[in-house]
Amino acid sequence: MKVATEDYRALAALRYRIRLFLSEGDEAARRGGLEPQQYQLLLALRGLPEDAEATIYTLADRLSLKHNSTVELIDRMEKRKFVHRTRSRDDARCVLVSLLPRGEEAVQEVARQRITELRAGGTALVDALEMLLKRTPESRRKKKTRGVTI
Amino acid sequence: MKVATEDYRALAALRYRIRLFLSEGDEAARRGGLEPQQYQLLLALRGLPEDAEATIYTLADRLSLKHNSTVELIDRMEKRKFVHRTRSRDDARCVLVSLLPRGEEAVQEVARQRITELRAGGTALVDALEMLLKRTPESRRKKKTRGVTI
DNA sequence: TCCAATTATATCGTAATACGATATATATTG
DNA sequence: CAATATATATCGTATTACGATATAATTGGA
Repeated sequence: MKVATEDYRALAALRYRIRLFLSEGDEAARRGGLEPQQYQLLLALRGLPEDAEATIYTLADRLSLKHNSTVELIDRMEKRKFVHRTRSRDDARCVLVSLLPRGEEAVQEVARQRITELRAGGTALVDALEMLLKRTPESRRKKKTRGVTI
Repeated sequence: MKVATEDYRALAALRYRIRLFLSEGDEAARRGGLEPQQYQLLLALRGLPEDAEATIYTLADRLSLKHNSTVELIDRMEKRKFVHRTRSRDDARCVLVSLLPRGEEAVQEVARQRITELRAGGTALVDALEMLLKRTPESRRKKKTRGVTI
């Protein structure tokens, strides 16, 4: 079963939009002296839901990374004094990660800019997504005739 | 000017949603034997708008990468026989990148799965985005009182 | 027409990233 | 209590991404 060029274009366009959006944030992070993933870690720490503990397990989930990647990311950030680890009292297997003042400042700096920029890029992203999800009538017709996987 | 915890949470939630969405695609790519960015390159190639030429300059833009990163990505994919370069006749500075059959097959395999998965993740992403963009009435009130940057 | 400026791509160096594999310690389960 | 599961750390390897630098081709203005 072949994928129509149209679908490729829609997929590519969506990823382009997402990538544009994300790279704006990456640049904001870099301006604030952080690598993109480092900012994401700090943001995940700072923006954890109330009921969540900042274990490596949890952070790995929030960052959609394997635990070992998360460990190393935290290693580097601990080295730079942005975060620091403590062993949990409740469960000695668990490490809790917390923001240091330096990390708090850094994430704030970037987040502030990010909030400002968000309105600009966000709408285009929603549009691209909705377009892809809704599909054109043309695409819908194709679906029927070809038993497309969706 | 401080960023409210609520805003951090919204930003973090959005990135989480995006990251979930993207990591699904990453996994599909890996199942197809491609690294995530490699799949993105193939997709960008396959999904270029009609009026676009697959120069490194253009691909770098579509992937939101610096040109040198794009060059190296193409290097690796050319090595693996997924794509191949030809020097443009119109402008001898320009290299044109094209998909080889192997690349065509690979991108199709992943794109097919991706189209299937898209409906599942896409809606949640739109919701998270719209929530952040719209803001809650609570956030709007805060904006007025604090002269928030948005 | 000529040449400086600009553009497109390639290479190098470096740090970060991400995964699979493996290891150790702690908690849970039957 | 032993077996199993869970949480984190370390190692090896490939990929990625950027800044810096280099080379070649094209462009635009004098």
